[in-house]
Amino acid sequence: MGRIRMTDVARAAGVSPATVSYVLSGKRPISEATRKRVRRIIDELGYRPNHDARALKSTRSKTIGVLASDFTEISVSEIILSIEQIACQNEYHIFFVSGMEFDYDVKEALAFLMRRRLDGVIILFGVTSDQPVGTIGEIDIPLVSINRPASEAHPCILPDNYNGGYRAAEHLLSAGCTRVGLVTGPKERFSSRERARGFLACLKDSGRRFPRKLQYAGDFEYDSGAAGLERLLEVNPDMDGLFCANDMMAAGAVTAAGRLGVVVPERLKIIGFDNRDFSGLWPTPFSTLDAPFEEMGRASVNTLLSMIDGNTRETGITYIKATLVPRRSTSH
Amino acid sequence: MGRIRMTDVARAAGVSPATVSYVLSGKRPISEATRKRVRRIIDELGYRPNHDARALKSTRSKTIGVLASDFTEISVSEIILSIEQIACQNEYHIFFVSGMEFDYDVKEALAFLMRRRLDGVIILFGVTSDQPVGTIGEIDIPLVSINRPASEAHPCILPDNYNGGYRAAEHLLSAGCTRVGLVTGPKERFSSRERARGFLACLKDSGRRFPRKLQYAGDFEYDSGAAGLERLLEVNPDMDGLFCANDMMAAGAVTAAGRLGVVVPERLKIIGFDNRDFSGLWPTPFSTLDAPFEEMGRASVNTLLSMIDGNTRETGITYIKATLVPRRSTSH
DNA sequence: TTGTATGCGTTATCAC
DNA sequence: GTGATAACGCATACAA
Repeated sequence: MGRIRMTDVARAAGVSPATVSYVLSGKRPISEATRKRVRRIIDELGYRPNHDARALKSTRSKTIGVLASDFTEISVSEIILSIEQIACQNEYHIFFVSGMEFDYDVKEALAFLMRRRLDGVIILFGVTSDQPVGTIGEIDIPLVSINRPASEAHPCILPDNYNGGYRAAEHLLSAGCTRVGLVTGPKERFSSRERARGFLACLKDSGRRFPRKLQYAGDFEYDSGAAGLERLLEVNPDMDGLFCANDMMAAGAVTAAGRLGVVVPERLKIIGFDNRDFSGLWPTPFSTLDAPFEEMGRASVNTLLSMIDGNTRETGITYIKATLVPRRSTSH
Repeated sequence: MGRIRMTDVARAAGVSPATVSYVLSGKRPISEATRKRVRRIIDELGYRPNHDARALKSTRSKTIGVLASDFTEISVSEIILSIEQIACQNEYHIFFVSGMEFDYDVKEALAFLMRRRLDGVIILFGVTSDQPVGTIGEIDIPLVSINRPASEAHPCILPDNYNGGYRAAEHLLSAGCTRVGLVTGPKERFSSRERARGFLACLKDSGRRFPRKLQYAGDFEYDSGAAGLERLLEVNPDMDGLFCANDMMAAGAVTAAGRLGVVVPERLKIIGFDNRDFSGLWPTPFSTLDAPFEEMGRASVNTLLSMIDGNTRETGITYIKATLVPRRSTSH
């Protein structure tokens, strides 16, 4: 651990520590000769500036903290990836903590993050766990949350599930469906409710009525998709379009349709939500909405950086739209 | 920012900074009275120790760096999760960097990590990208790599693909198959080669010959699984068992079998590798080997910690075995 | 263009 | 039991 310090470099180069510091930061003019010499010594000695000392001195660590609940969720890890990408382009680094580490006590986790001189924090809530936000405590550094509002005072990035649901309906209608059904996710989930709400709104806007018997209450799991399809078809034999509020259920529905001999898409068109990796590979590849993970990550970093650098006081919710991915399950 | 310092607490409590420090660390006896008072003031003022100053002083940051190539890969994020879990239990934290941040220049990334006073580093290579290791440069802190040996001098955790392939064959044979086929992954991939090697070794050990025409060269993608199945069945109409070197190909194979009217598992048993989330949901759920991500994470942290704390000089490769997950595709 | 001196917030080594 | 005080490695105001 006996590391080489700036003093060592200075001595070896026959200059003062300050000079070495300035060579590194470029914050004041240095003669070409000394710069070259110092640089050479730095390489020779393998000197690495000590980050802790720097941070201690400058109060700007150039790193942002990311607190993620469960990043086993594919969505979460994709968002993190995008966060890192953008952060990196702006010469920021990521200090990462999973909520698990703090038993999902957000306040505690943030307190921990505050000890590091982080320039800002992004809280990334999971979508599958409806973990409560809880109080976030007193936070005096820039903070942005994703997937769930952290507090009134902090900006939040959300996927536009409402719009996605709306577009799903639009897509089915424009594909010629006249009697469309809906398999919802769990009522407790915000995303689930929003998707359904958007879907129904579109039907209403296009002047259709939607009988209750065309709706089935699923739970986002595969089996409920299959069960939903069977039940809906039983009650509405002429149903010709179906929106499942996520891809897991859509997969179940497509498979169940096959079992019943209901040909997709000829007799029934099906669309899901999430664009999971298996959706395009399914025996009948099915249409879906691609959740805007990458853009959500980008948006979060951008607003965070503008809070840090621009010193602005951003706030409010930003919705990011999903992308429609049409596949065989809804083709004419 | 981290406004309140130890000095402030000390002044408010009418004691010296040193006392506050010792209250916090418990490294020397403090009278019950002062301890209580100091603690109260700390809470009242909301004091948080400054991590940078601590690290600067003590040379032990209690955090380990994790350098991951592409953690969009589900395997990678699962390993990270497990790493964090174990690290956390030992009161270590994670400083996380993705290789992308450094254009996958491992040396550069490590140099960056070295600037933080990290107590150790885990390099987590992706499985899908066959990114070269490159030189890792001079590393004077404990280092463990996962998925690929970083250098002779550093310990490495690998999944036991050979054993997995072996067990896949065993499983097919014990399920009664007599003419088993193999769809390999790309030759360039170490994991792919190992899986095939283990598979063939088992056949050999059990005294069977394996004609070349029962092997098809896939590429780990869905389509090659389907193509492989069709081709193999064409040449060997009596093939009754098939090992696909990953689940993606197994999915393709299962679907293709359905298309051809070859009933799985009655006429043909199929097994994959990876235990992807869709494997158990596939119209015909298929057997597979569950890659030992969690255990790999645990192993990496454990050996790293024993290097850090025990100051031991671990080395060599540790193979972690996969778990067999039997499903309908191979049932009797 | 370069050097000197001071302090960032802790911990640890002395003293008392 | 407790209090001064010197580092830790660096950045920068102030000198030269």
